[in-house]
Amino acid sequence: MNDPVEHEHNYTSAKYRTPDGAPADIVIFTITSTDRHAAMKSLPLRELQILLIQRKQWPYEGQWALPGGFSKESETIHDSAKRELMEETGIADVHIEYFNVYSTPGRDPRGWIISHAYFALVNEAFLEKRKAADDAADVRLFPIEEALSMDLAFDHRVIVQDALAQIRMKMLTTTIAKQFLPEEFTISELYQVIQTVVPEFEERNFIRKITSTQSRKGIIEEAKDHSGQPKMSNRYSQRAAQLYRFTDIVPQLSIYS
Amino acid sequence: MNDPVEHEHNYTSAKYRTPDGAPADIVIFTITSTDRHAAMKSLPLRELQILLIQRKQWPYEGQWALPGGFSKESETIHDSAKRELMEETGIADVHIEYFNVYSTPGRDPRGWIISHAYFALVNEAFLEKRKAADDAADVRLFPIEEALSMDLAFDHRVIVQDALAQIRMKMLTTTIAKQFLPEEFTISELYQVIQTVVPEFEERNFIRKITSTQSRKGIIEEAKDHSGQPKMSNRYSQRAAQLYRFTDIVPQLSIYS
DNA sequence: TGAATAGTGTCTATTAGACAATATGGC
DNA sequence: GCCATATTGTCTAATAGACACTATTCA
Repeated sequence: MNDPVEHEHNYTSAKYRTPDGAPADIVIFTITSTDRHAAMKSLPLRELQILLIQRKQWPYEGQWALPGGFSKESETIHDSAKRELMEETGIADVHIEYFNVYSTPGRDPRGWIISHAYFALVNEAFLEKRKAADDAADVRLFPIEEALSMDLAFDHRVIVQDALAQIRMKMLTTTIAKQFLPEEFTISELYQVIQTVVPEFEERNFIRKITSTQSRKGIIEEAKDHSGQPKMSNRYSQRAAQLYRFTDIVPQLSIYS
Repeated sequence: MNDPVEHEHNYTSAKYRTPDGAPADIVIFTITSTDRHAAMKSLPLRELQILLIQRKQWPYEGQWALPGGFSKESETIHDSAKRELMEETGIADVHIEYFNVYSTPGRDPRGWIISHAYFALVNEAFLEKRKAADDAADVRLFPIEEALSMDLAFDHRVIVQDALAQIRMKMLTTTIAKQFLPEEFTISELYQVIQTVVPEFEERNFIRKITSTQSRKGIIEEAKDHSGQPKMSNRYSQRAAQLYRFTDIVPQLSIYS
C-alpha cells in the first residue's frame, strides 16, 4: 500500500527521503526525405532521425541529450511532456506516447531523479520552419544510427534504444505510420516509411495485401475527390499512383487466430 | 533538458518543489479454478481475479486498494515492485511488467505522489499457501468484475481498468498465457485461460490452428516423456489429451503481413 | 449407453508467395 | 525506346472457416 508510515496516523512526507524530481524526456522521431536526383521523378531517400539538444551546463555540459524537463506538481507528467514537446518543436497535436520509466540509482548526478520517457512522432513537414530558424544552434536532428553511436548525457542512449525498439514494434502492429505521412499518400510512400523504421520489413505483394485482403483492406481507403473520382498522384512517378488515406479502423492482432 | 535551473551553475534541488514519493502499485492477477462437480471429469470453472488489500489508515482508511509501496532511492522502481510483490505473495520469479504512470494532481491526499503501475501474473498454484494463511485477513482476491464495481482507494479503479485492458491485449499478442498454466497443459486448458481473460475470444478450429498451422505451431510443442513418447493427461476427460508446453519462440505480429 | 472432452475429415473460399507481365508518361 | 514507378495476371500451396463426424473411457 502507499504507506511510508506503518504505525502512525499523521503522515508527514518530510520524514522520508523523497525524489528530487520527476522529469519527462522525449525521443522525438521524424523521417526526413531527400530527393535523389532532379533528372527524373523518383522516390526520395528517407531517413529516421531524432532530435537532440546540446547541454549548456552541468551535468554533462556540452554533451547531447534528449529534450525534456521537470514536471510540476500542478500537471500530469503527460501534460509536462506535451508542453516540452510544444516548446521544442512549436507544434501541438503531435502523436506522443509514454513508454517507460528510468530510475536506476545514480543515473543523474543531481540526485534522485526519476525520468519518464516518451516518444513522439513528428512529420517533417512540421519541422521545416524550425529547421530554418535555428539550424546553427544547439538543437539538431541526428540519424538514429548516429545518435546511438554517440556518448549521450545521462542514460539517454539506453532510452533511445528502448524507444527505437518500441516504435519498430508499433510501426508493424499499429497505424502510427500515418504520423510520418501526409493525409493522402501512395502505397509506395507507406511502404517506404515502414521500411525506414523497420529495415528488415519486406512484403513483395504489399500493394495487394493492403488493398485487397479482406482482413486488412479496412485500414486504408482510396482517396476520392469531390466528384467521387479516385485521386491520383504522379509526384514520384510518370504513371500516376492511387492516393490512399488511413481510416479509423484499429486492427486487432492475435497470435492465436 | 533535465534542468530545473536555467541560468545557474550550482544545482540545488531544495529550491524547487519536489515529489513526495514515487510508489509502485501492482495489479496482481490470478486465475482461480473451481471444479464443477465430482460426478464426472470435466473442465473447471475459471475466473480472473486480482489481489486487493484493505487499508488500515488514512487516507482511504478501510477501503480496498492495490498492493504497493514507496520506492527507495537505492533501488529502481522495478525492483521496488518486485520486492513488494514478494512481500505480498511470498513468491519471486513472477511475471511482472510495467505499464503506466499516474500523476494526476490531487490523486493522493498525502501530497505530490507519482504512482508507477505494474501488473503481475501469478499462477494460482503459488497462492495456495498464502490463501490458507490469511484467508480471514485484510488481503483478498476479488473477481475482476467485482473489483471494478468497488469504490477503491485513490485512482486505483482506473489503474485496474487500464491493467485489464493491457493484459487482454497481451494475452492475445504474447505468450503470457503460460503464466496462468502449469508447465505442461492441454489445448483445452490453454483455450480456457485465454477465454477467461478475453471472454470474446472464440476460435472454432483452435486446436488445428495452433498445432498444424505453419506460422503458429512453433509457439507450443508436444510434451514427451523420457522415452520420447507423447505425454497425455486425462485429468479433465475420459479420453486422454495431448500435453503441450510453450517454446521460447516469440511470435512477431504485423498488420501489414 | 450417454456424458464430456479430444481430435479428425471434408469441403469451399480466401490468402500467401513467387514471378512474370503489362501500364504510364516524361525524357 | 528507356526508365522508374504502378499495377495486374497467373499459378501453386497453405490457411481460414464451417460443420459433421469419429474416438475414448468412465459412471
